[in-house]
Amino acid sequence: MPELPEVETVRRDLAKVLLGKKITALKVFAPTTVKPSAATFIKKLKGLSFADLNRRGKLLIFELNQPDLFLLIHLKMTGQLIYLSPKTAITGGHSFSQEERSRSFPNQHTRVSLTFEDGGRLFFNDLRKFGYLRLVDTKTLEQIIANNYGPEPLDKSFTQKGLSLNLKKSQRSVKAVLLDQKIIAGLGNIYVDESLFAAGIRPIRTANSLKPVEVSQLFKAIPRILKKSLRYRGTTFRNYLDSSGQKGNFSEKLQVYGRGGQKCYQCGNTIEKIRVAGRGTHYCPQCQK
DNA sequence: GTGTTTGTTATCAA
DNA sequence: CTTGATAACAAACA
Repeated sequence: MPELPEVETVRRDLAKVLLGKKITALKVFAPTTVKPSAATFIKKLKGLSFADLNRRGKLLIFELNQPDLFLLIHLKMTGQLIYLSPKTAITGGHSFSQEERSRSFPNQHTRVSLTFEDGGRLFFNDLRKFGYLRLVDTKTLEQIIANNYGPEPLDKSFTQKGLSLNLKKSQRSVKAVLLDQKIIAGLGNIYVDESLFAAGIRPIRTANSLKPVEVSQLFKAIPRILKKSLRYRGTTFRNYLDSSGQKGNFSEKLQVYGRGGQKCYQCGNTIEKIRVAGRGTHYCPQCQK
């Protein structure tokens, strides 16, 4: 479940190795994964290179070295972007790490692959086929961002006042509000549960019932947890791997997510698992009110 | 065969 | 009209 820290980790890693390299070949194994059609997709991208790599919420935005063209990649639930560095051309050379050699791509879940001029390869793997690669122009990109994404929780655009207003005007559960990408861009099930635990708030509470002090705790907890997860290169709970095929280490730091039935590290009571906003939801009945 | 997993959108209900 | 809740999608696993 790639959320902000996982997508940002992939973005940072890929930016180091991909920018400025010409795309020499593309393969589309799953036509429904790309937009527009696979033929157009390949034709437009071949010969171009990435000029920049940005992120909005959980959406990766690759800027191409051609005006008015962007490649959007969304990993959704099970998407992976795995980069294999080029083989050394020197005789007898073998630059593949053991990690890389032990895995062979493309595999049955590879939906798209890109080959670069230096021999490096990027694989988009996605077991569930929810993720996508989409080519858009500037205007479309701006519309997508304007219509779907609220403030970035690690930017100055994320303010306590703004969060407070959004919570006050909603009768949904606080969990549903935090999952809403228009309210905060980049949170998903894991970090919503973790943030609510850190703020001492039960996920089922209606958003407009939060007291100012609780809003304040929540506002501080969200960026704190996201930054901590970023330091650990994100959370691997099920499928997530970074661009080198490595797991994220924040999994060990999770306080409530995936810990239903286990003891709360803080108070020793049993973590409960319920369903809120249609999602598996974990909380400590003692620490969260 | 059944239930569960979630990011996002579509659809339905109030 | 607005708001919120829910279904649907995809595929694999326990």
